[in-house]
Amino acid sequence: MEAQITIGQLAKATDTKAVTIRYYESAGLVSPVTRTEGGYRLYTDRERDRLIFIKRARHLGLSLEDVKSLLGLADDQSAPCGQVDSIIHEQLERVRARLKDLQQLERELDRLEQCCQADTVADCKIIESLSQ
Amino acid sequence: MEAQITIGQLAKATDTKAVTIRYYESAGLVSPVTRTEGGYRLYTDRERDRLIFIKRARHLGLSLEDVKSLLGLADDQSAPCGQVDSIIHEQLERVRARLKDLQQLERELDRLEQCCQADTVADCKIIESLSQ
DNA sequence: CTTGACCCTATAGCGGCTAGAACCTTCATG
DNA sequence: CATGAAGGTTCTAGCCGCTATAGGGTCAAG
Repeated sequence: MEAQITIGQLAKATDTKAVTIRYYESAGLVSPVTRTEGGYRLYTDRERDRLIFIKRARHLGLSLEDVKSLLGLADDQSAPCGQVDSIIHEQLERVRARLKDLQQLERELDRLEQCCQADTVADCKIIESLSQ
Repeated sequence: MEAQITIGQLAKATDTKAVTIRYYESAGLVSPVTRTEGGYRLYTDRERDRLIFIKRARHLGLSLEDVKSLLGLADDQSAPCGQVDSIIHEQLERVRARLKDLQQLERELDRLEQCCQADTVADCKIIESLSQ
């Protein structure tokens, strides 16, 4: 006989907000196994594990859509894992692209920050640089 | 006598979409100097410059709210430029924080990608790592 | 005068939540 | 058994910075 917990308990156990869990449900990621007569959602360890999985995957910056795919794949032990690889690989590429952008941005902001020694906007190199 | 242009011409001149320009107007960033009898927005060089300013500032990753502040400051030549500095500085800090996060993320994704040599999900280290 | 390119407003959607209103359920206590 | 607090329910709207769509009106050239 498996223990059943409410959404609040699941929230606490996984360090997720109850509203977020409901949101994930609406996105098709986790559903309660059943409900009380009064309509309270009830979950088991399986859902807790699923939520932890989601948290880890989200921590990697994956979209809910990707997380959903991963969950689907994880459920099917005999599935080929090429799709898993490609989800991770594409995310890595996105992260690298974003890193490049941000590094460029850092240089620009740093340069801008250095160049302003003025007191008023009239002489401000930053404003000047933006206005050109 | 200054030349007046329509939103489409302004859009082309600044490589911005007309819808976006209207959106900026709703956010209080740029307004047409006047309108035709039929209601068409009309702009001048001043608005074109303003839009270019916005584009540059947005390129630095600044929020529309920050851009709005910068525009306000740029309009007042006698204003002290400390506020300008701090907007840029805070953005730089945000970018650096994000960079740190993303670098960490890159390492994690890279490690994950390396570690999967399996054929099926059953042996997939990625799924395993997420499920733990 | 007609055509076709352009413009107008208003509304809804994206992602991933978060906040609030208005109400209902559960459970420990008196 | 009644009560009240804590926690649950659904629904709707908001955040950001656009983008897309519908259903119209305007403008300038031929």
